[in-house]
Amino acid sequence: MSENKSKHQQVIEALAVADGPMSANELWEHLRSNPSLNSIGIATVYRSLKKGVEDGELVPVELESGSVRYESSGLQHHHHFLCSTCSRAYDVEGCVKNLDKLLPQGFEMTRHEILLYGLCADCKMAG
Amino acid sequence: MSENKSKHQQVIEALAVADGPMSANELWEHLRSNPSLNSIGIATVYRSLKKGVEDGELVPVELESGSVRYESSGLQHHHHFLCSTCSRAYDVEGCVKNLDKLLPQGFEMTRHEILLYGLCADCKMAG
DNA sequence: CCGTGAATGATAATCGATTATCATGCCGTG
DNA sequence: CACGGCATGATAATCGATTATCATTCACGG
Repeated sequence: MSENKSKHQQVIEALAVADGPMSANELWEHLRSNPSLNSIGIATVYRSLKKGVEDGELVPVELESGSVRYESSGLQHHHHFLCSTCSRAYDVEGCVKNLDKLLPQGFEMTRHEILLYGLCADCKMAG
Repeated sequence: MSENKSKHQQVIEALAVADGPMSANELWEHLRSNPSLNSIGIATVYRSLKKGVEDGELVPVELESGSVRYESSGLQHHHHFLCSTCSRAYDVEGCVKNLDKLLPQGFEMTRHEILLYGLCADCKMAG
């Protein structure tokens, strides 16, 4: 029946409403714990992520060593916050000026990323 | 004889004069190609990096997925440039203001990293 | 000169992430 | 209903990075 979403769609949509980029494993655990769907295999998550990138719906984001996260493409310019306790990544809005001033002579910059580290609101409250 | 440096020292010193953080593999290739020392094993590089961090001489830097780079501790505040052609990381001096404004409500920031991407001077010249 | 311990290097082993494989279930069509 | 194709899941295989192992070398003190 068409009202049932494919697992692939569920991966894409989970990222569409996420508050930050997620890794394959994070997505897997998130989707498995969702009661509205039976279960999902890690292989399907990887397949959907790969396809999502090929289709231009998703963008890989590498914030640290060890894993690649993914976010919906077409988000407006933003940066990321990494919680040192729960390891989750959050989108943060906005940007800063004068980044060009950091660029060394002779270098050419095509893009940039700003990473904030610390405690997210949840972990800060959990104390 | 004491005028001969240990391999460990050579690893530490190579990082001390590097223009950016280096991975174990980058260091290995760099040191192997140096005519002033016979050769060095990758195991020694890893050992020296680990010891360097334990001793507080080195700091691990994670800029992207896949590998950890290391830099001398005690460098003044700086950020990094990643060349998309040669994949090398370069230190860039300076910082920017108003990073706090990016921080979401309820979050606590302990540090930050700014990453510039593009072509380094060498790769830009090489066309 | 011999024994001991640290440093080193080659390489096997491990580890986490990702991909490949293969069998199964399901759906629509003829 | 039988068939063909696609989505899925379990899991084996792979891959790169890192660590562990083990034998060798070398400097030094007895």
